[in-house]
Amino acid sequence: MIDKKPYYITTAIAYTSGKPHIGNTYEAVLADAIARFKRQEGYDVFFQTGTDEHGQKIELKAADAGITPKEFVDNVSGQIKDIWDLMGTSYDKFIRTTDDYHEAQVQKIFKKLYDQGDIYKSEYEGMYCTPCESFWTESQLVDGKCPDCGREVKPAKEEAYFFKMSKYADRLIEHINTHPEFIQPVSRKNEMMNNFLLPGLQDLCVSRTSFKWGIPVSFDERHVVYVWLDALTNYITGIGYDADGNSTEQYGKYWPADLHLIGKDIIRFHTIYWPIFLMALGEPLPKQVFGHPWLLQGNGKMSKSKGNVLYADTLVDFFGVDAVRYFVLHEMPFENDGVITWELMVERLNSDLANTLGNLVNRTISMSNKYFGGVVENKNVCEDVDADLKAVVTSTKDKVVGKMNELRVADAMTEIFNLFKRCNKYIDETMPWALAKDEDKKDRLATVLYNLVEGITIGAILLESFMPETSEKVLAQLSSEKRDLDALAEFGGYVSGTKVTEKPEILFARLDVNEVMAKVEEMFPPVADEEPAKEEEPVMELEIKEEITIDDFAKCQFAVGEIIACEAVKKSKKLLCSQVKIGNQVKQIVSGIRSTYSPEDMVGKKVMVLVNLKPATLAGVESQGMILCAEDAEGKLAIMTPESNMPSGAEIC
RNA sequence: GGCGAGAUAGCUCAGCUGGCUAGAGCACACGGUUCAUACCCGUGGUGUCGAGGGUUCAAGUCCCCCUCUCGCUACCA
Repeated sequence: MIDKKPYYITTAIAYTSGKPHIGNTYEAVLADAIARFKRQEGYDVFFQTGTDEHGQKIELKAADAGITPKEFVDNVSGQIKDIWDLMGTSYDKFIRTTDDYHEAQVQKIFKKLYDQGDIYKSEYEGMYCTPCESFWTESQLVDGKCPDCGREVKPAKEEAYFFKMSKYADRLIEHINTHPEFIQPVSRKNEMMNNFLLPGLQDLCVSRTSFKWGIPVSFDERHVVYVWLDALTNYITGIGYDADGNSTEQYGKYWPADLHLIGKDIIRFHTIYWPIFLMALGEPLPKQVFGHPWLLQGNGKMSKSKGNVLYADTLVDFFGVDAVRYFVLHEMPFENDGVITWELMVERLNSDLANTLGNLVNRTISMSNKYFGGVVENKNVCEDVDADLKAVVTSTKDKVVGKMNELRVADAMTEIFNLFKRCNKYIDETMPWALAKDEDKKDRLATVLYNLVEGITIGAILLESFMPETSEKVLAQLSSEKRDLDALAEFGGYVSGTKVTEKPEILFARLDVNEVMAKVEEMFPPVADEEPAKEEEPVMELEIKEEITIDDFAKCQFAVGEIIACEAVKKSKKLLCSQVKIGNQVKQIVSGIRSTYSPEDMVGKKVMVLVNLKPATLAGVESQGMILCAEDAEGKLAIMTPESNMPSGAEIC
């Protein structure tokens, strides 16, 4: 036996803060399709996925639930694994960042990097966002809120360890420039270069003291390792990396990874921080990082508060596993976000799965039974029309391989369905029912049916990576034997004289759009049902600031102001510039509220203004005060207005 | 504001280094067929290829400019 070439593919590890929706599940299915295909191509594939389980957010959620963080993540990690299993993902390893070997290695890695001077101790001072576990500088804040999630941040100062990113930046730039395939799609490469690498990298904070639920720094127990050094290293610890140089044989075989499959939101961490960590460890870099786009829901983004979040298991109940795999793989383009709606799913199911594929299999088997008692024999009575059918069928394999090499999974599937469509056309061209009426054409009829069964067999084998259950069902109904991928460029592998099933099972039943929509309406009533309702009115955490005296407060002068004019600030996306009448003076105030309010909304409003704030220039426009707003967790704003009508200039105290 | 991507049939999108009458899928209409899950096959579009200029024998395809959308990023009192 020749040694098979190794192929190591990973997904991002899923954060165990809650049940994954269909958008998260997509990544696992996509990785699975690629992994299965590589196996079919003859690679020795190792497919790793798993869960990321540390952090303050989980510590807090567990506390809310009244259980330990470990109990919490055990539960959620289990849910995630169940969904991956439900979707038929063929992972070889499901790693958890709470696994002991992982924790041990992360500690060793941290120590090693510290000892060699890449990690140093310093102090972090800035604004901290608890849910995001991120520090921000004042200048990064959005309206004084976390720029990622829009929630409250609190000033914090803590001793922390930092990683010297800048030290490796030049090497990374060189690597990215000389390996154009490293970041996919390429448009992401430019974003990374222009926004981060070329302007200069900042050192990355790699430890925290503000919470406990993490991997302790071995030589400084007050610190836990910060998320990225913990999470990213799963790709090597999972296959047996050892920081002391005693890595396993498995590690030697599979590292560097061939493909890290990740969401486009974490490209930065995988194409900048991760390669630099690896450089520091003296390990080779992964060959490719693919930041796939998102799967969105048609009518607005999925959100728990809207109660319209699609979960894989819900969809599987409606359509079945393979249909759901088909939807997510087929509707996801390569570079732009894909859209998924119930109507679209029903359409795909009916049109592609039921009509084109299911019906083709069904009619072919049905004819074999009707005309030959189910026995499929190649009588070799060929006609000209056969040539094109055979050409299409035998060329599909290479087309699929080509698309898969470019990670164009949706296009690869389209090629397979083109094969099935060609088979349907062949039936019309040859008209078996007409041949059946003529006893002299018996052998021709047999040949036609043989060609069909052979064509479908090849298509079904190619389908295995994408829709494994369906592939197996079709082959079983046709009594076909599996073949190697290479054999699929040859026509005629089906064993002549084989008997197909007598009673073909319907592969995909057609669904009525209206009925489906009616059920969906029931499941997602306009107003959210019990669980989302509970989450709809969350209480926000308020960070208690230092106590002040009444004198401190008296320094701030608040008053009622009336917006008499308002316009958008041209040079900015978020700013509005308002003319605010306060008593007999008019102040120009710039506010970052365009996300919620349009200029027209603002005019005429009575608002609460901080009057005696030192003027500042924002996006080139002077602002002479501050309009006060409340903000929720999703960044929605509400302007503070007097409860009953008050004159402009009325002091608020 | 910086960088980048995009704007093509009712919908979702292909159209590489410029070249004959601009394509696919879905939807729709009509015709054919009946083996089959009312399915399959065929036929059908007057599409200002976002607007306007330019280069060229020739531009959806290159250049300039404008409008709009999106992504990353910065500012955001």
